[in-house]
Amino acid sequence: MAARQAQAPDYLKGLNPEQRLAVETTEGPVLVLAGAGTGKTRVLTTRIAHILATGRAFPSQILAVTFTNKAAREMKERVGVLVGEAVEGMPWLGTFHSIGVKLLRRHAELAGLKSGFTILDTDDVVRLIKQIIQAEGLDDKRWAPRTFAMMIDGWKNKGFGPSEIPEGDARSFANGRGRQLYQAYQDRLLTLNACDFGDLLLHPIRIFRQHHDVLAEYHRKFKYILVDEYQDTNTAQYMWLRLLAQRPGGKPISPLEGEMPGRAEGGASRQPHSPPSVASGDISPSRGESGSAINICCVGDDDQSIYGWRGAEVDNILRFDKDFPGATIIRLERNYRSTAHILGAASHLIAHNEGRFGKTLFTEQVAEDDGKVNVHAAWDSEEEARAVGEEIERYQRNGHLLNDMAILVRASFQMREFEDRFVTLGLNYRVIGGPRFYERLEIRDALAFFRVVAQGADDLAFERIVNVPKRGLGEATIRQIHDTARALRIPMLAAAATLAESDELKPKPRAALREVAANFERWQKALDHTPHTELAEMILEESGYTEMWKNDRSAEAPGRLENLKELIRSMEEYESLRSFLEHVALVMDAEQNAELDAVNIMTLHSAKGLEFQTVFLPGWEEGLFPHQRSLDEGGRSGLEEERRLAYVGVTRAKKNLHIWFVSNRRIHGLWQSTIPSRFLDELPEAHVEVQEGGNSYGGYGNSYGGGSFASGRGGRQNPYGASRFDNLGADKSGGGSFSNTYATPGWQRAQANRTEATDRNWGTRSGHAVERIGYGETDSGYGAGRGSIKARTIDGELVAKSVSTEPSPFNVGDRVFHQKFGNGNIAAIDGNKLTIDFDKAGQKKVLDGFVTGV
DNA sequence: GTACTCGATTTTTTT
DNA sequence: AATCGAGTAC
Repeated sequence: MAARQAQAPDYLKGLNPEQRLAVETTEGPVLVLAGAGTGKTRVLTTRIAHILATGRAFPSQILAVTFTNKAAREMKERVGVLVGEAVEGMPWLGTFHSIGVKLLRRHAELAGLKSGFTILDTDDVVRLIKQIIQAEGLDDKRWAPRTFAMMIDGWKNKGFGPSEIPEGDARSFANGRGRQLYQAYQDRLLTLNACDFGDLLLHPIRIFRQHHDVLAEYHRKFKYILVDEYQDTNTAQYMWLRLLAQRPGGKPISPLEGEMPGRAEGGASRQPHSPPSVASGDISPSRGESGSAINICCVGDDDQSIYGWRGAEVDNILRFDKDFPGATIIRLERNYRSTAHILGAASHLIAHNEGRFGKTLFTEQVAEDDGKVNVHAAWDSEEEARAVGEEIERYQRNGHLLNDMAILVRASFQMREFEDRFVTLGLNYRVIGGPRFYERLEIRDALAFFRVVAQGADDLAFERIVNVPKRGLGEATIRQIHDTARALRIPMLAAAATLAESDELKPKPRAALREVAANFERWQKALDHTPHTELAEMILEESGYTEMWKNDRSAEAPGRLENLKELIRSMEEYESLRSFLEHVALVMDAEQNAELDAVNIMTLHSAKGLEFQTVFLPGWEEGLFPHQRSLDEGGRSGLEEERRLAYVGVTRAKKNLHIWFVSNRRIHGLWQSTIPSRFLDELPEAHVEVQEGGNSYGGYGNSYGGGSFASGRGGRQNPYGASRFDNLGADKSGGGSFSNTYATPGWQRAQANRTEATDRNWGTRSGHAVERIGYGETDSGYGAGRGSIKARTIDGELVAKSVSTEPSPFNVGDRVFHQKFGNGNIAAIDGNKLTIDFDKAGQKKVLDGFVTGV
C-alpha cells in the first residue's frame, strides 16, 4: 500500500485531497457527500479504476448502481477510458432496475415467473388495473385506475407487498378493498408472466430473503458496491442494498425495523462542518475484522434530492453512518463548475432549507469579469420564449455554441412555447427526455406485436393489436376470447386459437381470428431461426400494419412509417428480439445525436448531473415553481424539495445564468396571472442583477398595449428591497422572518386590477402598501404532522388560486377589459371562468380576476 | 362494429 | 389546448 502511494498512478493525478481520499478509501463503508460540481462522477469512476488497477477485484465483482441510464452509460464510458480497453464492460454496472432485471431473469422461477417475463410500463399497468377494477365490479370512474396504479407504485417503493400494506392505506381505496385489488393485480401479473417496475426490485428482495443460498452467492460475488445519487434511493432500493451489503459475519439487519428518528433531531446540525472536512476514520482498511467488512461506497448530495415524489427517502443518506457504523464520511466542497456569483446564489437559496447535512461550496475561480445571476421579467410566456430566444442568439453571435446552452423547465408543457419559437427562428434545439420515441402510437403497436411473439402470455399486448389493423374483431369477440382464456386458464392468444377452431363464432370474426392465430404461430416458430430485424419487418408486413399506414392519408402517416423504419434500424444494435424488448422497457428514450449544434431543452429533473456554460431557467412563478401540487401534497417538505430543484437548476450553470418569470401564463387554456416565485426573493442581492429588459427587446413586448419594462418608478433602481434576508439567522426564532414582498394579497390584487400597461413592472410593488405574510412560521400554521392537514393554507394567500367558488362579479353581456386581449363582451360565465368575445382577439376563456369592467 | 362529435378532465417531475 | 372517453349516428 505504501509503495503504491509513493508513485501515484496516472489516474490519481489531478484529484484534490478529498477526492483522492474518497478514491483510495476502498475498504469499509464510505459516504461521499458531493456537492454540485465537485467531481462526483470523477470520484466514482476513478474509484472503480483504482479497485481494478490495484487488483482488488475483477470487473464482475463490482456492483455499481445508478439511477438513470444516462448516468450508467457515462460511467461505463469513463471507466473504460481510465482503465483502457483491457476491461470489457462491467456486467454489474447499471441502474437499479436493469440490475434487478438481470437478477430476476436468473432466478425468475423463485418468484413464480418464467425467465422470458415481460416488463410492463406505466401505460400497460394502468390498463391492467382498469381491467381488474372492472372485473371486481367496481366503477372505474369512481376509483380511477391511475390513482390506484400510483398507490401500488408507492407501496412498492416502500417495499410493501399486498399483505404488508398499512391497514389505513388498504382502506382508503375502493371501500376498503385496496389490499384485495393489489393482490389481484399481483396474481394477474404472474399469470401474464409480467413485472412492473417496482417488481424488478421487490422480487429480488423477496428472493434474497427467502433463499439464503442465493443471497450468499451474491455476497461472495460482489466485493465492492458503489451507489450513485444515494439521496434518491427509496426504501425498497435501500432494502435491496442492505441485503447485498450485509455480510454473514455482521449482525443481522432488518431494514425498516427500529425506524430512524426523523431527521429533525438527526439530520440538521449533526456534524458541524468545517471545510475542507477531514474524514473521521483514517485509511486503515477494516476488512480484517471478522469477514464482515462492507465495502460499500455511496455518493450523493442531500441538497439534490429531488425525487421524494417517487418515494426517495433523504433520510437514507442522512443516517448513513448509523446504518453503517464506522463509516468514513468525506465531503467534497470544492466546486469546479460555477462562478462565484452562481455559487453564491445557489448556496444562499438552499440555505433556506432545514434538515440538511450542511455543506459550503467554494470555488477558486476568479470572479472579476463574471456576470451576476440575471433575473428577467416578461409579460407572458410567449414573450418569455421570444426574449430567451434573443438572448440565445446574442450568445451565439458572441461565439457560444448552442450545445453549451440549456433551457431547464419545471414542467414539460413549458417546453412547447420554446420549441415553437425556435422553429420560427430556425434555431436548432433538442429536447431531452421529452415525448418519448417508444411512447408513440405506432411504436407501441409494433412493440405489442413483438411482445406477443416473444412472450405468448402477454395478454395486454395481444389485446392491443388483435384488431389492428381493423379486422372486424370488436368488443363482443374480444370479451369472448377473454372469457375462454379465463375459463381454460390459458393466455388470450391460445384462447383465440382455440376459439377459431370451435364453432362458437360467426364466420367473419372466426376467419379473422384464425388468421391472427396462424400469423402468430408462424412468427413464433420463426423466432429462433430468423434474424430479429428480419422477423420484425416480416411481422409488420404480414400483419398488414405498414400497409395500414401506407393507405392512411392523414398528415402523420408518413412520419409514422418513418418511425417504424427507425424502430427496425435501432433493433440492429441488439442481439435478439428479447434483449431489444428489454432495452425498450427499461430505457424509454432513444439516443440523440450530439453532432448537431443545438440548444438543449429539458426538465430540471432530467438536468441533474449535467452542466452547461449558459443556463436559462424560465417560469419562476408561484404555482409553477414551486409547483402548486408539491405545496398541496408535500407541505413544507414539498416546498423544500422544490427549492432543491431550484438549487439543482442554478448549479447546472458554469458561467451564465438567466432566470425568468412572467406575469401571465396560460394553464389548461386559461390565462392566469401569476406572481414571481418566492425563490427569486431568496436569491442574494449581492449576486443578482435584475434586467429591466424592455429596451433590448424593443419591437417586441409592446404589442399588448404599449410600454416596455422600464421601471419608471421613482425610488429604487433595484427592485430588491435592501437586504431582506440579511437577518435570516438572527430572526429565525422570532418567527415570520421571511417576508415575501411579491407574495401578498395586496400585490396580487393590485396586479390583477392594473390597467396601465406600464405598471406591469414588478418593481411597482415597492410603491404599494404591502401586507406581509411570514411563511417562515408555517410549521405552526399547519402543524408539523402529515397527511390530513390541508396544506393549502400553508402560505396563506401566497398562491394564486385557479378555482374559486365565489360567484363572479360579472354578468353575461358585460363590457370588460383584458390586458392582453383588449375590450370585449362576456359571452358566458362558469364559476370564475369567463368566456369573452373580444373585439380583436376573438373568443377566449379567462379567469374573472383577470378582467376589469369598463 | 365503426366513425365521428361532444364534453369532461388535466401528470410536474421518472425508472 | 389537447386528449380521452362516452354517446350517437351510420
